[in-house]
Amino acid sequence: MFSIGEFSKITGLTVKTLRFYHERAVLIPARIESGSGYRYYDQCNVEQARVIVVLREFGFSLEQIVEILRDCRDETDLVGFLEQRRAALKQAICRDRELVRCIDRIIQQNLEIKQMIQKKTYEVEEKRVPELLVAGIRVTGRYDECGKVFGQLGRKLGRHISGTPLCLIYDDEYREDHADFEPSVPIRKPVQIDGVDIRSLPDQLCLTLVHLGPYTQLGRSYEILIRYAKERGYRLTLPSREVYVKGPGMFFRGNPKNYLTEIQIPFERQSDTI
Amino acid sequence: MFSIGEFSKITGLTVKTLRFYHERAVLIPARIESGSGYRYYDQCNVEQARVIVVLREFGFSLEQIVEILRDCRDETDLVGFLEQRRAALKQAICRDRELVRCIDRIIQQNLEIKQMIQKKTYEVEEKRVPELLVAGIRVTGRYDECGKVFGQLGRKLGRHISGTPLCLIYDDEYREDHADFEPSVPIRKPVQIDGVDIRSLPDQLCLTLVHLGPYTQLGRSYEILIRYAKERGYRLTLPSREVYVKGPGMFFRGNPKNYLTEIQIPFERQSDTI
DNA sequence: GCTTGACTCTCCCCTAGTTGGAGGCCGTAA
DNA sequence: TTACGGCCTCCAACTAGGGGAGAGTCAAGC
Repeated sequence: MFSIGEFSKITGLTVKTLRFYHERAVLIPARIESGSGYRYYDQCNVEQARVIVVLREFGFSLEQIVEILRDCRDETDLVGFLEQRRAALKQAICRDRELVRCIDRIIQQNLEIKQMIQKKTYEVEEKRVPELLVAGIRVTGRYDECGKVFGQLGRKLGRHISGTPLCLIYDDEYREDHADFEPSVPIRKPVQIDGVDIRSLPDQLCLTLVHLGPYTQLGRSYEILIRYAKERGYRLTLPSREVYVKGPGMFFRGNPKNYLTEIQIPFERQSDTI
Repeated sequence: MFSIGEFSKITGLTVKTLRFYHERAVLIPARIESGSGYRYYDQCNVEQARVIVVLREFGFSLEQIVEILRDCRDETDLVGFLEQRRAALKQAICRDRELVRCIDRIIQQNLEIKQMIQKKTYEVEEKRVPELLVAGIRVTGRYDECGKVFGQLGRKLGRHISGTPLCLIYDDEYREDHADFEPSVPIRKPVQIDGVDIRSLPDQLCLTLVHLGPYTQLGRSYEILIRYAKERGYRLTLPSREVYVKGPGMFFRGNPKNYLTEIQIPFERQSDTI
């Protein structure tokens, strides 16, 4: 016979926990002194406690443990319970993995933003933009409908999204009302979803400029790019792209003054056409 | 402005939850009618609620969410919190996977038991027992010390264990007191742990018999095996093995009448030696 | 036999994130 | 006027215990 303190040391369960288990009829002491109310545990209780500890590690609730202790005399009786628990664990693993992937994507994006800020080259560059598989929805309307369309894309593609959202611009002039553009997101593998165009953007030579500030001031950066092309006699082609490196994100609207947008306009050099 | 009911439909949070979030200063309504105490929410609250829902999905506590909403204006500010969350999720995934593996082992064992019971061939068989990598502790003493030694093996090898425990018997006669035996467990890969012998049991031709009942009656089954060998002139060799297919398990002591033990004794046929 | 200190008892409150219910106020429609 | 829906506050419950108060009990030392 062990007092509750001794039994606590043997089983690794706290005294509080043992009293609680008694109250819930999970682990009932072998003897209860009628005068003092002291609890005394025996060898059989030690084994019960061992079982309870293991079952709790497996994540069973106390209610289920009571049931198991009542109904199971044998490991075979336990199989049903274990299978149920296994399914729940599998599901939890799945969900957690999905969350980790999601967190990774956000962290990765912010790493890219930091790198872009560190480079501090808010200047025109000529560079090859590699091939990119994207899913997009082409729209004719106002640019501020962009947000809604990205919302749709997010809901429809979910976990297929693999990078920073961008927008293809098909107009060769600025239009307020009937702009022709295609909000898009990079994806890993081609998928078939109705209402969404899947397309592989070709590897292209582009003029690029990282625009810092609100979208309403994108015009200035376009002006810089166009002037740069004109000076060198480059011919710009369509569609151009706006890559929303940093904008209103999944969590916060953020400060538009800190938005980062990389403009990419495909071009051909005079020398290419000679 | 939305009433609490409308806002509940918009955000997918229950009215109860919204009141609770107000109390905890997680999500404070834009206006509170001073007379009636009615809560009214605005567009800004809708965005806050969206953030809160996502953060809760990630598994942040309300306390942390308050902190995040207070300190973060921007997704970059969130990275620290997210990394912390990521680590916790990774750990949870690891633990859950370990549990699933453990459950699988138990289920697998019980499947084997069921198959063995279904076959119902509690008769002597001659069969090749395949090679097996085991970890064991050799002991001289009484058989009932077996349990303690298995306990040691369990603690020392833990997750390396890959199958049903067994015991190698080095005596050619029954001994009560100074028996020479080696409780062992199958393992996946060789590991170095002091006090434990790692050994690969060779592929061998054995006489086998599944014994149903308590260990105290194992003698009967040995008798059957030995008589069988004598009748055919087979020469039995050492060590023999007892595989504890079903015995006192991780959870329950079980009923000894239902214990299943497969006895395996290596042998040579006369014809082999001619 | 008495004191002392360690141990144990019950009872109540606390955690997080809700859910449920009771009882009451407010506004509108029939 | 009454009924109903929506809203309010306050209270209790769930898990699996933890913390502490105040009182009773046990065993050892003197």
